[in-house]
Amino acid sequence: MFSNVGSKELLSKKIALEIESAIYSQKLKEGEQLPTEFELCEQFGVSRTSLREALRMLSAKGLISIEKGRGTFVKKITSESVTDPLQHYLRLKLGVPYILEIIEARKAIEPELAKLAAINRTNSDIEKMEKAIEELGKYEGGPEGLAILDMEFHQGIANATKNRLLPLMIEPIFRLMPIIKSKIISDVPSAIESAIVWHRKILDAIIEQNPHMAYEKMEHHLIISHEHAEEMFRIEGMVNKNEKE
Amino acid sequence: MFSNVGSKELLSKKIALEIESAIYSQKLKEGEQLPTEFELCEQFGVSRTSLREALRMLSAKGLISIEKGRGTFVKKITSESVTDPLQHYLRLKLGVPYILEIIEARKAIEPELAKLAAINRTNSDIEKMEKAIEELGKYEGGPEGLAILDMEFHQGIANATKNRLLPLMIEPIFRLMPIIKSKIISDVPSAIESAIVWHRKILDAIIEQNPHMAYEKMEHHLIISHEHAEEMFRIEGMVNKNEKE
DNA sequence: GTGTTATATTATGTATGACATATAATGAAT
DNA sequence: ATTCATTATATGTCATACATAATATAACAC
Repeated sequence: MFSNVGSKELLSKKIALEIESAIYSQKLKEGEQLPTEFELCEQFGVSRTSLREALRMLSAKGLISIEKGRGTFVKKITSESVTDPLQHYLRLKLGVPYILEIIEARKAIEPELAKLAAINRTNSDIEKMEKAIEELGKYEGGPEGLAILDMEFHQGIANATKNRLLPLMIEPIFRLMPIIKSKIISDVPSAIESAIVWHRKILDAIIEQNPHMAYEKMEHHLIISHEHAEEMFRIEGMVNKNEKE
Repeated sequence: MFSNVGSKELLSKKIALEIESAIYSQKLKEGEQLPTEFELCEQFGVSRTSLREALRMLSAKGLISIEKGRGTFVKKITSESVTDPLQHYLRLKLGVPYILEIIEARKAIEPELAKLAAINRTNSDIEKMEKAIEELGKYEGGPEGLAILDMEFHQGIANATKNRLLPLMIEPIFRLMPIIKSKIISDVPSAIESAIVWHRKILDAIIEQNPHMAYEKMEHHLIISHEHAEEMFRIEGMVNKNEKE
C-alpha cells in the first residue's frame, strides 16, 4: 500500500550521514582511524563504490582525511574548514560594493569586541597584540604582508574577549580583509601609519582595562579606515577614467 | 631528475577543483546543467569511478545537485549550506557552558544590529517584524515553535540592517538558539511574555528610527534573557541534585 | 646486535563492464 | 489532443581486476 519512502535515499548519502553523526556525537574521536574500506563495506552491506563515494563526501566536508596506503582518519576540525564556505559565499555573492559593507559590519561588531577585550584580556593577549603592532611598524615588505599583520592585531582582540564564538564569527571577514586592505595601502600609503597609531591607542585602553575607551578608539579607527577605503575608490575611479580615454 | 610533484594529487580532487573554480568564476552558472558523466569522463580523460567521486565531493559541499535520471546541476548556493559547517562546529566544540557564551555573543552584536536596523529599515521589514511579534503572542504550540518565532523577530532585525554580511554572521547562532530557548521557556514560562514586551519596545524604536533607543532596548532585552538563562540553570541544577539523591 | 635493503602485506586509487532504476522523450492507440 | 506503453538517457549500484603509496616483515651484511 504505502511505499517505503526511506529507501529512495542514496546509499552513499545514508552511509555518510551515519558516519557523520558518529563523528559529531564523538563516538568516533578526533584522529581515530576508521575501519578499512572492506570492513566498512561489510558493516554497511554495500559495495566499495557506494562506500567510497560516502567517504569522499565526508572528506569534502573536512570531517575525515583519506590517506592512500594508510587508512581513513577522523580529522581535527579546524576553524578554517568551517569558515571556508562562508568566505567563498561572500566572495561570490557580494558584488563590487561589498567592501564598504564589510567595513560597515566591522564598525558594528569590533568596537564591542574591544570593549569585551578590555574586560577579559590576559597578559598573554597583550603580549601578542604588542608584537603585532611592533611587527607592523618595522615591516618592510609589500602591501599583502602589511595587511596580514594588520589583521593579526584585530584577531588578537577577538581572542582576548575570551568568548569562543566571537573570533569564529568574524574570521571570514578577517580573511577577506587582506585583499581589500592591500589595495587601500597601495593607494593610500598613510593608512599604515594611521593603523599603527590607532592600534596603539586601542591597545592602551585594553591594557588599562578601560572598556569604554577601547570601544571609542576602535570606533574611531574604523571610521578612519572607512575614509581610506572611500579615498581608494576615488583614486581607482580616476584610474579607470584615465584608462577609458 | 625532478619528479612531477603535481601528479601526486588524486584525480577526483583535481577534477573537483576544476569544476569548483568554474562555478565560483561563474563560467558555470546557477541552475545550469553539467555534461553527463560519460561526457565529463571523456573531457577529463578519467574513469567514471574517479569522476563520480569528484561529483560527490562537490555535492557534499553543496555546489551541485545530482539527480538520478535527470543529470547534474549547479546548485543555487543557499546561506544554509554556507553556515551549516559553522553551526556543526559550534555544537561540537563548545561543550556544556556554551549557552552563556552564546548569549554573551548576542549581547555584543545584536544591539548594534538594532541600531543599524533603526537607520535602514524599510516598511517591508517592519511588516515582517510586526507579524513575528503578533504570531508569538497568539501561538499555542510547544516551546520549540515559540523559540523559532522568537528567533524570526531577531532575524528580521538583522535583515533590516540592509547589510548582507551581518545576517549571515549571526545565522549560525540563531539556528542554535531554538534548542536553548525552548529549554528556557519550559523552565521559565514568563520568558515568553517578557520577550513579547521587549520585542514591542525594540520594534517601536526601530519604527521611530531612533537608533540609540533601539540599541538600549535590545541591550536590556538580552540582559533579561541572560537572567532567564541563569534561572534555568539554577532550576536544572536542582533537578540534577534531586536525581542524584 | 644494528642498520640496511629487499620483499610481502595492507591500505587506498583507478579502470572497466555490467546491470538497476529514475526520469524524460517518443510514438502508437484511443 | 490524451493517454499509455515503449524507448532512450541519465544516474545508482555492484563486482572484479589491477595500480600504487605506506607500512610491516624478513633477510642480509657488518
